Amino acid sequence: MGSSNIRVRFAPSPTGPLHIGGVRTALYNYLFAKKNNGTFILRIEDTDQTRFVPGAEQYIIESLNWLGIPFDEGVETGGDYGPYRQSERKNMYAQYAYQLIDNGLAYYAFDTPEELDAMRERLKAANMPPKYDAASRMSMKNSLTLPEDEVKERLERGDDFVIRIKLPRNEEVRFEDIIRGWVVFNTSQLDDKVLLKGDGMPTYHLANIVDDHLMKISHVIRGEEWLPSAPLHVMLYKFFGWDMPQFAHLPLILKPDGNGKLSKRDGDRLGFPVFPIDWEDPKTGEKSSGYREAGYLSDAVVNMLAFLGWHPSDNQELFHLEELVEAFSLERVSKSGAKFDQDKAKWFNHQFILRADNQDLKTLLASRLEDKHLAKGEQYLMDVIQMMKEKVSFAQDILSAGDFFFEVPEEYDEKVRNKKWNAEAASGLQGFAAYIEESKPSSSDDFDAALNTYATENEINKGKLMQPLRWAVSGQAGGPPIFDMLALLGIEEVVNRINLVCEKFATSN
RNA sequence: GGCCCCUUCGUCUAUCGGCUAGGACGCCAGGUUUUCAUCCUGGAAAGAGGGGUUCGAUUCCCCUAGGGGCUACCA
Repeated sequence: MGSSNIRVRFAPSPTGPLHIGGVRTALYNYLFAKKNNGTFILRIEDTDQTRFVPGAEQYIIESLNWLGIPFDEGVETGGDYGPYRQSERKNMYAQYAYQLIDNGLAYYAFDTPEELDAMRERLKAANMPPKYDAASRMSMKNSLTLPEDEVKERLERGDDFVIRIKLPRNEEVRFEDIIRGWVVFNTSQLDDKVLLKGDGMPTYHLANIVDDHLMKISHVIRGEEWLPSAPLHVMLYKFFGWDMPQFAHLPLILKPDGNGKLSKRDGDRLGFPVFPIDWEDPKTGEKSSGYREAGYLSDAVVNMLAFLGWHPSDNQELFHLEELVEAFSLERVSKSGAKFDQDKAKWFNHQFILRADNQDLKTLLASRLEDKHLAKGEQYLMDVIQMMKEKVSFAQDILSAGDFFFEVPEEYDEKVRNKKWNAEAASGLQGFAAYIEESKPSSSDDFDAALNTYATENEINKGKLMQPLRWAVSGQAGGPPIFDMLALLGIEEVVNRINLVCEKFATSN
C-alpha cells in the first residue's frame, strides 16, 4: 500500500493470455507506483460478457506474480475500493449514465444494428464520415428525435436501448499527456459513443471513467491504442464535473520485422514467446508459449521489457526490479514504437543466467531433471550448472548442451570429425588415455599438466590433441574449458569415451 | 478515406541550440598459449527530405514523405 496519493491501475480484460505489450503496461504502472510510494491496482475489465475467457484472469495474476510485480489492491488481493471486477460493479454504472441524461448530456438510442449499418452506408455513399454524431443523430431513432411520449412508451415497454453521450458539435478538446505533451482534438471528429449497452453493461468508456474516479486513480498509464478515445474520456470527466487523472500513453511494441503491432502470429512465425507464461485456450485448445517455460528468468524479462520504450539517464543496461523502480520515470519513456528484438532478449537472459545463483538455477531446472541428472549426486549437478551457465542463454540449455556430462554423447559433431579426427589423433588420444590411467590426474590443473607432459614426452603438438579430445569426450566442437570438463567427468569416464570413439570411428589414415 | 501519434546506426536508445553525435544488441576482425553459444579489445554503422528561426541546429517552427494507432452496443 502506498503512502502517497499516487494510485495507478492496470486494467486488462480477461479475453485470453496477457500479451507482453500488456505486461509492459503493467510493469510501467508498477514502477511508477513504487517509485512514488503509490498504490498499484489490478482491475478486471470484463464488461464484454461475450468475450469472457475462463482462466484468463487467473493467468494475468499468475503472470504478474511470476514477474514479481504484485498488486496492492485488486481482484484476489482486495482493498478499500472494490469490487475490482467490473462485472461485479455492474449496478454502479447505470446511474451515472442516467445522470448524464438528466443533465441533457446523453440520450437514449433505439436504433437496431441494421439501422446503424444503413446509416453508415448512407453516409459513406454521400462521402461523409460514417459516424453517429451531432449531424447524423437527428435522423436516427433516439430520445432527441422521437416524441417524448414515444420514448416513454418504448422505455416502459422494455424496448432495447443504449445510452449515447451527446457530444457538442464543434468544440476543442485538449489534454496534456505526460509522454506526448499537449494533444488536441475536436469533438467534430468524434462520435456519440455508446456509454450503456443494450445488456445494461457499461462500455469501456463509461466504466473506466467511473471506476477511475471512484477508485481515486491519479494517473492513467495505458497503451497508445487508447489515445484516440482519450478526448471522449476528457469530455466525460467534464460532463461529470470530476477531476481528471493525468494521462500517459505508452508507445506500442512492434513486430521485429516489417511494421505494426507485435502479435501472437509474429511469435509463432519467428519463434519467440509473445506471452509471459504458457497458455492453452480452454475453447479451441490452441497453445501459446510463454517466456517462463521457454527458459527465461523473470528478472531478464522485466529488464528487457522495461527497455522497450524506456531508458535511464545513464548507460546502465542491467537492472533488477528494485533498481528499475529507483530509476524509472514516465518522462523518460519514448514516444515512438519499439520493435521487439529477440537477440537482445536472449542477451538479457544470458546476463541474468550468468549472475544467477546456482541453487536457484537448479530449482528452476527441477521439473526437467531426470534420473541421469541426479545419478552422480548433488555436487556433480551443481558443478555442471556452474560450468554450463557461462555458455548458455536459456536455463534448460544447461541440461541439453551439457548432456554429455550425464551420459555418453549421442551424436558426434560431423565437422570436427571430418577435420580433426585421424589416425594420429586416435593414437594420440589412446596414448593419453593410458597415460592418465597411470598418472591419475584429478584437478583441472592436473589434467592440463598431464596433457602437457604427455605431449612433450611423445613429441606431439598439444593443440592437435585438444580438439579431438574435447570432441571424443563431449561430441561437441565447443563447450566449457576442456580441463575443467575432464576433471569433472573423471579419469574413468574420459578413458571410456576415448575408447568408445576409437571403436566407433575407426580411422584408416 | 478521416482523425490522432511518431521519425538519430539494421534494432533498442543517449543528446534537454554549440559533439570527433555516446552506449547496448546484432554484425565483422583480432585476442583469451589453440574449443565457443562465454569473456576481452578493436571496427564498420545513424540524425527521412525540404524550408525557415538563430551567430550556430539532430535539438525549436512549418511543409512533404514514410510508418503506426484508432475509426463497434470490443476492450
